[in-house]
Amino acid sequence: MAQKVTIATVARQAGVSRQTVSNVIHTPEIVREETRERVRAAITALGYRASQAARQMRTGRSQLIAVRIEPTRDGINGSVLDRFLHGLTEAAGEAGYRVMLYTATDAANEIATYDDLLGAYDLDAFVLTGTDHGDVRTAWLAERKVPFVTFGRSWDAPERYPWVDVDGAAGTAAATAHLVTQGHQRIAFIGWPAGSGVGDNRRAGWASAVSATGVDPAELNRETPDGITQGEEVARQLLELKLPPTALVCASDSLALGALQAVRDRGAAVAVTGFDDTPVAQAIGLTSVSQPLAQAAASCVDLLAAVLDGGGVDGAGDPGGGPAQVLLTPSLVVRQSG
Amino acid sequence: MAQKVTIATVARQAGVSRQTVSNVIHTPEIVREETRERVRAAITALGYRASQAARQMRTGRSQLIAVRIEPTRDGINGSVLDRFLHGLTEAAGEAGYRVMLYTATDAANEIATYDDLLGAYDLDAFVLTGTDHGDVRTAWLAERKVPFVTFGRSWDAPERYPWVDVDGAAGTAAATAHLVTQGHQRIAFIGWPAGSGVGDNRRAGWASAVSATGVDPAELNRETPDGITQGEEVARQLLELKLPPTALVCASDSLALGALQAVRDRGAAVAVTGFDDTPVAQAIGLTSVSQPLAQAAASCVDLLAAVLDGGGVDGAGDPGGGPAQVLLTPSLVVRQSG
DNA sequence: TTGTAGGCGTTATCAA
DNA sequence: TTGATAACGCCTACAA
Repeated sequence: MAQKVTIATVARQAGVSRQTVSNVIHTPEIVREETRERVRAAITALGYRASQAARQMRTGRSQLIAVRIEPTRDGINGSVLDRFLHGLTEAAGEAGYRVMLYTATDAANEIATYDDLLGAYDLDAFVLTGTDHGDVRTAWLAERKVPFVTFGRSWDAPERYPWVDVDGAAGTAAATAHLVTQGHQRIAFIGWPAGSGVGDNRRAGWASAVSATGVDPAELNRETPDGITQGEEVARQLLELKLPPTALVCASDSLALGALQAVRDRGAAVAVTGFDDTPVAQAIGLTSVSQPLAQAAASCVDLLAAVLDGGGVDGAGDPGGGPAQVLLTPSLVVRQSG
Repeated sequence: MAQKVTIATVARQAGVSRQTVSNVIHTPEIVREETRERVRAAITALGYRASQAARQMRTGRSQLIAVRIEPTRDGINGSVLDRFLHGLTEAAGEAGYRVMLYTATDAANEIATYDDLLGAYDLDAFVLTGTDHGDVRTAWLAERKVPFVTFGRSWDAPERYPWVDVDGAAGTAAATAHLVTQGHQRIAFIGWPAGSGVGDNRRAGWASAVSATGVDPAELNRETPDGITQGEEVARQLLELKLPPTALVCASDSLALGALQAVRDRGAAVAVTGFDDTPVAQAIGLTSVSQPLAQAAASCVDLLAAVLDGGGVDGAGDPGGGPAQVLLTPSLVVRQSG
């Protein structure tokens, strides 16, 4: 391994002091052009890179963002986190940050990890995914003024902290509207049990779109836990009605995959739409609502950067006057199934 | 935010010098018990955690491991990386390391990122996934003596560097043997085109298990790129043979999912097995070969830790006398499909 | 067994 | 416009 190149090496090579090198890096405009160029040449020639550890000691900033990686739950939808993570890493990199991973078994454990991460690595911020009602994690972080963003809006206190989310209602509404355009009039919804913010939101989009056609949605509304077999079962029941629906809007690709199975088994010409546009949907030709995950990740980084680089290190500060919440609109990807 | 707790704070609180605190942390046995306890009490009372940045400046070790997160390819199999990442984060945490993510568009770009990561963050090691023949990344890292492990064996130079892999041949052989036990005699294989180490390996397991029954496998061997539709297409062709197979061993769950579709469409009683035991397989009842991903991740960390904590910082050193390569055996998860 | 001194690479402050 | 000095928090000699 070649000897470590420090700012002193560069200074010697360029025939200036260390401070001048530092100035060239941080405030180039105060350095005479000729000197500046000489220093820059030395930097590239030596392949110099500032030591993040040393810099952190001085500035107290680690340029590190932490995000939790969950044990894979439903694998179909699990790919969503995967894609989000990729987008986050990319966006963070462009903003000069790196992403660090952590795991946690429960909320208490996760908070202990925050403490650890903050104490040892001096993390700049956290990105939380999937917050629920009365989340203790956000409370803990907010209390200590640790900057954070959540991917998934805050359902209890909409304006309390910065979040990025995808407008699920707009997604299911778009799917429903598309089906209406196709001539469908009896459009059912297969979603999760009432009570989850995300699930209720997706259901609401369908309900409003159906209501807009003058039909009462209540009759064709169904609830079930997520899963392929669950979707198949519920779809089967719907198809056995005396007046069965001609289209099924589902809250997830898992449910839709099951529903599609039921439809095919029955040989019925019933349209099906899913949610998340997972690779499975792409592969089997399932019409699905696509979340702009890369964009969501980029927005998370933007929000964080605004707080970190702008309005001080207290998560409470207004991020540079811009909105602290971002709601993105998903798009409908139409395929054979609908 | 409470004032930062440093080693000096603890020393003052416990009424000792900073050095004594450091000794309690690193070499407790040389400190008198009474003093040790007093210092420990102070540490917990104050919630002290050593600053990783400061420690790194002294020791030159960052306790950071980097791993690349890829843009989601096939989402079904994409969940494999997801689970591996989770296992890696967990195992690394237990060994006192943290996982940092990075992205890269191509090999050149990835190497530039190594340079960056190494220069700025002083990473301790890299975990590479999916190396191919004549990988330039491993060459670059090895040349600079940067410790690394690959998940996926080195197909050209088996003994050149530490790797962890899963015995794919054993997996397909187990699946095939299971089918033989069930009375199947015409067992086909649907795998990827010859040339990829992983694909050839999985094919070999099936071939040897079939050969063991005295049957020539060549006739029922099929090649296709990965994908659900590809699997369906190939399976359809196989089922149209005058003497069709009664069982299909597939190189991936994607292929198997497609094959299952073909089997069902035809109403044939043909068994199907997949590979990776993805959540999709679990959901639709597909028999599949399960890779011990958490264990693989743990092995990667073990190998790395042996090099890092043991035999010096040059990746070439023998990791504490233990084997530098780990080959894990997958298990067969039997479900309705086979 | 405990304490003191110095330096890791940066950057902020101040002086030249 | 540039340079000297100090300090961030830790660890490793070495001295007491």
